[in-house]
Amino acid sequence: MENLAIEYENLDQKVYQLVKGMIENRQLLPGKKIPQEKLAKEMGISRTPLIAALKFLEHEKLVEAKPRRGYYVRLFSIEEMVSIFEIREVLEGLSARRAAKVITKDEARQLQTIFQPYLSVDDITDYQAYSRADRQFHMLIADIASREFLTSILQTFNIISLAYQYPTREGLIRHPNETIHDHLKIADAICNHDSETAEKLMREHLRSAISELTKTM
Amino acid sequence: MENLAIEYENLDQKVYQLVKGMIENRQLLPGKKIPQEKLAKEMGISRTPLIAALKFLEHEKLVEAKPRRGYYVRLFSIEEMVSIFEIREVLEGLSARRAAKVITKDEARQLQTIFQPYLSVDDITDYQAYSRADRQFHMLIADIASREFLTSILQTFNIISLAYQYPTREGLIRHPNETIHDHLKIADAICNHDSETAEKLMREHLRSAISELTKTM
DNA sequence: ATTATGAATTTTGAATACAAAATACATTTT
DNA sequence: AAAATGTATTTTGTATTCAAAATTCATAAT
Repeated sequence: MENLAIEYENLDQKVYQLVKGMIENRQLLPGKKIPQEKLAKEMGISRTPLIAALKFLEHEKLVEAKPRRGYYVRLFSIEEMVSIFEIREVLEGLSARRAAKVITKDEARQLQTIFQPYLSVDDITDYQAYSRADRQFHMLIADIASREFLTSILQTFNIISLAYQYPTREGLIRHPNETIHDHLKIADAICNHDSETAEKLMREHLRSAISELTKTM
Repeated sequence: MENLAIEYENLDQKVYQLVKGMIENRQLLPGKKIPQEKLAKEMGISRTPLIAALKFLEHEKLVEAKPRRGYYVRLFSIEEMVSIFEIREVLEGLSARRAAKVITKDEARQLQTIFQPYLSVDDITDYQAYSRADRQFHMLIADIASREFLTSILQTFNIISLAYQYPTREGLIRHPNETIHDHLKIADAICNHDSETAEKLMREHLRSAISELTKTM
C-alpha cells in the first residue's frame, strides 16, 4: 500500500540549482535584473519553472522580488553583511560542534585536503581559487553536521552562500594569508573530535570577519 | 531617476500568509495532502499564486512537495524536532542577546504583557491559549532583534514556526506550569538590557525542551 | 542641451489550457 | 472475499495566453 516509491522529480530543483550557480559564479551580478524570458529561452523551458526557482531564491535572500518590476540579484549593505555573519557565527559554531562528533575518517581526509595546496605557499594571490576553497570548507562542515541532523535544515538556510556576496576580493573579507591559519586549526579540531574547541574556533573565526566588517562601516 | 518607489504587491505574500495561518491553526493537518483546486477556489484565485505560496512554504520546510503527488503538510519525527530545537537554541540565543540591547520601553511593556494572564493561575490547563502566548513571545523577541539586524533575515528562517508542529499538547513540549517561569525570567533579563543573561537563559530554556524530547526517543 | 511627453514595445502577474500521471472506482478473475 | 485488471476521473506540471503595468525610445517643449 505504501510506496517503495519511485521518486519522480520536477524542473524546479534543477532550474533552482542552475540559477543559483549562475549567481555564485557571477554570471548574474548583484543588483542586476534577471531577464526571465531570455534565461528561460536559454534553458529551453517556459517562464513557469524559472519563476518557481526564483521564488526559492527569493526566500533564501539571494534574489529580491520587486513587484511589477521583476527579480534582481540581491546586493547586501555592510550592515546586512554584519547580520549575516552574526547568524553564521552561531549556526556554523553549532555545525562545527556537531561535525566534530560525527565526522568519518574519509570526511576528515576530505576536509584536510581542501587547504593542502596553500600549505607551502606564503603569499596567496589567487583570490578566486581561495574563495572557492573557503566556501567548500564551510559547506563541507555544514554537510557533515547535517547528516546527523537528519533533516538538512541547516543548509536550507543557505546563509553561507550569502556571505560570498561581499563586493571585494571574491567575497573574501579578510586576507587569505590570515584566514588560512584559522581554517587549518578548525579542521584539526573537527578531525580530532574536539567539539568544544571546534565550536569555539569557528565562532572566533567568524567573529574576526565581523570586526573586519565593522571597521569599514 | 530612482524610485521613491511606490511599492506594489502581488498575491504571493497574501496567499502565503493565509496558507501558513491555516497550517498554524491546524486547519491543514500535518501529514495531510493540500487540495490545490479546492483551496484556490475557496480563496477565489487560480492555482498559480497558490503554488507560488506553496513553494515558499516548501522552502521553509512547513510543507513537503512530493513530485507528481502534490503538496503535504510536513510531519516531523522526534529526531527532526531535536534538530529544530538545536538550531533554535543558538539562533534564539542570539535573538535574545540582541533584543536585550535594542528593546524599547514600549516593546518591554508588550513583552511583559504576554504572560500576564498566567501570573495568578497556578495550574494552566488551556494549552491552546498558552501555546499561542508562547509562540507570540518567541516571535516578538525575534522581531525586536531583527529590527536592528536591518534585514529580517532571522525570521525568514521561520524555524520558530516549525517547533509548534510537535504532535501533542498544541505543540508544547514541556508543561506550561514549568515553562512559565523560564519565560518570565527571560523577559526580565531582556527588559533589563542584560544581554548576557538573556542569551544564557534562552539557551537553557530551549535546551530543556531538547532533553524532554530526547527522553521520548 | 536637458527635461518632459507620449506612443510603441517589452515584461509581468495571473488565468487558462492541456498532456501525462496518479487516484478512485467498477469489473472481472481467482 | 480478496486480488488483479481496466476504465473513468481527478490532479499535477508546465506551457500558453492576455490584460495591465513598466520600460524604452523618439519627439517636442523648455
